[in-house]
Amino acid sequence: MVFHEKKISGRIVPPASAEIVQKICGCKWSLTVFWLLSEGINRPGEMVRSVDGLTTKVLNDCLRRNLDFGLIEKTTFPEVPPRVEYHVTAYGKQFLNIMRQLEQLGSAPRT
Amino acid sequence: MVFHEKKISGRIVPPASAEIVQKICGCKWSLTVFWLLSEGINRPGEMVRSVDGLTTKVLNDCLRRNLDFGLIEKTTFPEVPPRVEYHVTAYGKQFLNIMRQLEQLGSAPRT
DNA sequence: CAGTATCCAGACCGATACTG
DNA sequence: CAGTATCGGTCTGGATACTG
Repeated sequence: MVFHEKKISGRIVPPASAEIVQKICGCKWSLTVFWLLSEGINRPGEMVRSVDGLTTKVLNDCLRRNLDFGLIEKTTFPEVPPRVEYHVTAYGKQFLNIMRQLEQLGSAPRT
Repeated sequence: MVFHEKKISGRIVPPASAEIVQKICGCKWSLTVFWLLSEGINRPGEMVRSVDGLTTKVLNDCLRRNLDFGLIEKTTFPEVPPRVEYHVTAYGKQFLNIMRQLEQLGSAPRT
């Protein structure tokens, strides 16, 4: 019931719903980018400047990923120079809560 | 506070404590393997037979990873033929709870 | 049965240069 | 300022064959 969908001819296959774990958590910067947004750093330029080692290409890869999963949403302002903002969705906030728990667990002492 | 440790000369760096997310969740089979253990499938042979596409090499890679993070523990029985069992630790159970939430979220409708 | 060694294909990611 | 294109280096995962 967790991490698998069903057995196919007696064999267990990984769940499609675990995809979010793989795709988001597996991506090197997705979580960091996601966190930046939750902290109010919403514009691509800011993000690149804030994170050491983050390039525009990688940033956009991560953003697209997060967008695809509905964790964030994009707003384009019709201005010159162009302005864009990304924000965490309601769904994304639920995700964030879970990530916070993981973060806590990760820094907790193993007993 | 989440997903980063501190700013170094004004730049944000990813947190060491997010490592568990990266390493475990990012690994293609680690979660599945972990789930198998939580379901009582504890011996390597069983696991390989249960999961379509899982080879012994990949299985051992995943197991080592989970061991390193203290999510599981290994028991060796001095028998012939050799028998080994892996079990989820108390720490691993906490991790499992969080993964269950993720699983739920992943299969929930995006609103 | 448990675990390792090797080799190969593909994914990711980072640097750079470029367009709108 | 926002975003894309391209090109390598590197790491991971999968197939296979092998040892204890």
